[in-house]
Amino acid sequence: MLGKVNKLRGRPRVFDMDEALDKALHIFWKRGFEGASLAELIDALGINKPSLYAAFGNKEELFKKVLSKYADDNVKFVRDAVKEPTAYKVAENFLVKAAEFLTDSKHPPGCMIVQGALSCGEGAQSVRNLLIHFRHSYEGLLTERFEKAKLDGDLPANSAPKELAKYLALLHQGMSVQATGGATKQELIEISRIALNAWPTKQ
Amino acid sequence: MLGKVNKLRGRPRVFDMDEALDKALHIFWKRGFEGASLAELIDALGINKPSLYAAFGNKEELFKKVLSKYADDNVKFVRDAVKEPTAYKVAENFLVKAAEFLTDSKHPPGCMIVQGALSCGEGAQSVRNLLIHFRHSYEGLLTERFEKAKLDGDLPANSAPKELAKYLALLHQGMSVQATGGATKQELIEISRIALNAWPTKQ
DNA sequence: GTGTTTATATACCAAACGGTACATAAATGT
DNA sequence: ACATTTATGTACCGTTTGGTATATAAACAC
Repeated sequence: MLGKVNKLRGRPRVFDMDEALDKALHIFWKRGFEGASLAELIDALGINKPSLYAAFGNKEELFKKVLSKYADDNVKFVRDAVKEPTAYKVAENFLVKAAEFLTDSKHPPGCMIVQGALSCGEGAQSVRNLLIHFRHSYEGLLTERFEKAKLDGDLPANSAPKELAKYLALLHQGMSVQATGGATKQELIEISRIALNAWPTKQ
Repeated sequence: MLGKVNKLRGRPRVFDMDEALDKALHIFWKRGFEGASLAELIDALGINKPSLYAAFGNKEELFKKVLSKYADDNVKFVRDAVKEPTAYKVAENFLVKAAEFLTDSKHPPGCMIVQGALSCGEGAQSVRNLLIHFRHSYEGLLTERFEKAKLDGDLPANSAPKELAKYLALLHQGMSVQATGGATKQELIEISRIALNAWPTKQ
């Protein structure tokens, strides 16, 4: 039980699972779940179909694995944002980091959780529902943070934590749509600054 | 040339073109361009494939015709909004009407121009680009209106019409994503009220 | 070396996809 | 009545879809 992972029996896998997931992420991010064909996936991964199926299950399971990775790697910015000391700084951090992330040229524009299956055929409904769940989930993190801020007196007593969280989530999702339509980082940051003017202040 | 449309030669069409477009709209709205299959379309329209092709061309042409109708029927709310006498009222009207429209149970949630092909395979890129163009187009209407408002002194001299327009468009698109995720009319109106707090005021 | 285990590559599968040929039905013009 | 025009219904098309059967190759255990 000590030591590194035991050398596996059998023929060794010729590709790196993590790199393969990254390549699959890129395709799903750009194409959406339905728009990404297996042909394009195996082409990008440089492996053949049976290897993909043996390693990751079917298309939906591959997407779910990719989604986990995406959430871990890239959406941790929400977990970072809620660590800011004030509600305003949480909002500011969240919006500015979102603007940067959604327009980062190192990956496709927009958020995969928004555009992965916003609308789709019957066969992709479970993926669509999963993405909706993820959206609600990061919205929930913001809600909790603002409820705490309200208790702390950091937000006014008449403020609505859930609505403020939804406001930020909605801005993030709007920025995602804008980013896929060609909006630049500068534009989105500019809009974040406007949006922050709506933030409630302690009297 | 006077009188009604001349009776057409040949066997009369058994379905109403306009009703058929409405039914197709419903499918494309719910499923997106890629997610809507011809099988589902002809089933909803209650006609057979050759009739559909004879009447509307191929899938993409049908989508474009549906999109025209959608834009005419439903997105005229932007043209209405910019008629409001002040920039603030334009924004308020735009956001509240959007909240109502995007959650109206008489049709699928969200905006077809946002979710019709937000991300997609190679074969649907032209549709995707068309939708991006439509989004820029209604954003442009808002920009023009706010440029006028700035000249009129209705918006502060240091305000940025283009960014304010983009802010509203982004909120609309965010509301669309929220609506597809189950957000209610009340929630979106509540968020519109928050968002309006960001609106610049004349000193 | 032999058996076991796991991954690879080729070739294939049924179903669904968007799209069409073709024969027929229903209207009008003469 | 007959030709012309247009829409309909059935049956089909090639391609792409997601997904596998099968045989082989490469590692380890003994």
